[in-house]
Amino acid sequence: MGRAPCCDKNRVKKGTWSPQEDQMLIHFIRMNGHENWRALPKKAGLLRCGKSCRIRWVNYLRPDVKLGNFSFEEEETIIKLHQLMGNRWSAIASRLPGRTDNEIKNVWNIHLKKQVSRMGIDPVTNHSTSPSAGHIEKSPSMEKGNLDLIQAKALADSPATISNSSDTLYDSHNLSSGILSSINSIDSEDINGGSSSSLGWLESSCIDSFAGPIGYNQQPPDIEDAASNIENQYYATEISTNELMWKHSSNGEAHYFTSDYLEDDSLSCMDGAVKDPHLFKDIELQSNGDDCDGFGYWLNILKQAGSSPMLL
DNA sequence: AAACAGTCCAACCGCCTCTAG
DNA sequence: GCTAGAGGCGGTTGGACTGTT
Repeated sequence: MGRAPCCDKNRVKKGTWSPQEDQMLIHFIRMNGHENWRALPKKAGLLRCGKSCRIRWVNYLRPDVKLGNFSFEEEETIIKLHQLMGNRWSAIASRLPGRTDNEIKNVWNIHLKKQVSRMGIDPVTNHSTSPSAGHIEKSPSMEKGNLDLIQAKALADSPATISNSSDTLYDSHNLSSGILSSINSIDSEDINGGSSSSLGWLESSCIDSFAGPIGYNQQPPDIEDAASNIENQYYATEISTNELMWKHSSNGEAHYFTSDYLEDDSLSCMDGAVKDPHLFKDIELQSNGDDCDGFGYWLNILKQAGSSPMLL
């Protein structure tokens, strides 16, 4: 026996919502909220499935939803975030205030996918489809913002042989250009010797990193984890543009930070302080030592990119 | 004007995750 | 630990709209 259907499909109305239905839904939610979507249609006098009510409200009727054409900046953001996140529309939508996952998905499928294809990038894999991959040539017609994507693509195109983290949220090809752009040099002593300035540099770089995607193209060397010898430090174990893992060097306590937190521009997380618990959650980390490799990866990758460190 | 093709987008469907019991 | 119900997510589709022949 399968799951009971969410509603009697023979007795619910389908298709486009009428203005009257919209008004009924808006009025009911204003008066009563929407704690239980499944029960809502009956209470509101709507011959609709609860799911349908929810979609209608979330995508079009709620007051903070932003309707109308997307700005250039919004489209640029979607392209960049899609490069990082793939088809995680709700995650992308959370970075675009007022925009819904459905709307972003439509814009991507109708406009942006083609735009990205024209740039020689496979919109599905985010890999370059042009034979000149790895060479960045700015064409006269290149739109603002597209260069970043192509640069990122060129770097990310080489096969990554890095070991996979079991639960890394984003493709590990991707790394923030914000990190890269903030780091022009880091000497090998810092990497191998594990000075605290390296940690500070990496930490602060990550905090400033919500700028866009970039990749790496070389297997990381076997670098002894610099952070492991430092007491009471947090060190990065996985980095993507807007999601970081930090692990405490002595007690192994792991934390996960989202871009929301990073955009806060605060360095207070360096000592493990959490300003806003809503923007942070613990995750499980494998304590098999792989994390240390992760730290080495990023140091090496960032050094390869030839950016300048931002030392604390 | 009619037929057809292509585009756009709101809404649906089925699956997944989370949570309470 | 298991199960069922609920919300949430992403893929897909139906139909309205627009452009072309």
